[in-house]
Amino acid sequence: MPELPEVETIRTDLEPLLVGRKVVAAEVCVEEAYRGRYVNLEEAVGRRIHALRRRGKYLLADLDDRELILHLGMTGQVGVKLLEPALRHVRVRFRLDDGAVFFFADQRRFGKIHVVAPGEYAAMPTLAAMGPEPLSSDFVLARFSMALTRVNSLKSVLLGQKLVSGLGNIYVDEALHLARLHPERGHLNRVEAERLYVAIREVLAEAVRNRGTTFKDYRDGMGNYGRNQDFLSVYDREGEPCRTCRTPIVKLRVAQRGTYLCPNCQPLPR
DNA sequence: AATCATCCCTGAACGC
DNA sequence: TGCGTTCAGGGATGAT
Repeated sequence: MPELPEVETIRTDLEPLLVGRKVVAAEVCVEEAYRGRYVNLEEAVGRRIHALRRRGKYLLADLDDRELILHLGMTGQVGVKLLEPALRHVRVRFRLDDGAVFFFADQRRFGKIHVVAPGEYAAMPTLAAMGPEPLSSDFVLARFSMALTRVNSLKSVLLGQKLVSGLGNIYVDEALHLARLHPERGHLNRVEAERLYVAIREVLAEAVRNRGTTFKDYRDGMGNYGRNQDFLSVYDREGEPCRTCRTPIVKLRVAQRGTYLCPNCQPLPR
């Protein structure tokens, strides 16, 4: 499940392979019924890639007077290759002026690619309303802390992308554990909010250093595994001992998501 | 306006 | 062995 660290790893991998290239053809290799996920791709053709950016979990490419928006969904995988990628579910190919192909494979088809006028995000409300980048100076403690005094359920608001961008199910659970906060907590005081603020940055920065978490499907821009799965504290560790206190990790369902926590380190008061 | 459940998808794991 | 069921979850959507 590609979250901020995975998408950032892919971005840094692909940037040198894509920036400066011109798109010479766009091919959508999927049945007509799914074409709604791949919109206006022909508008990329004839345009040059000037930058590869990331916003939350979205990958954005500046193409002359257009913008390419790519979301990996759950199982999306991208890469740039001279030879045909040996993958089962290649949905889209962009052929480049150096003979390489920029491909998008996606087993479960939750991912999407749109080509739009720059900044035209009406078809993607989550991107349009995206909260601050947690590893940038736009992520301001005072604002974060103030918002969390009014919140009912931490997990759902952290997954929502509006208060802070880029967190998904894995890193929400990891950050909450590091901050010693139960996912169903709300109405944080300032000390608790600051713990969470610091924890979010720490967990994401470490995962970027480890090139992302390969739980199952994630691959970086070169097709390789990440390393961060070896360092997770709670995610997918049900029944295993907490690395802090040895209490067995518990799995719950919160905000319709599998949720892992340490009941000792992350108590739910009352 | 904000919150919540439902749906989209495929394949692995599981139960009988 | 094989078949049917359950589960994984980011984001759009419709309902409350």
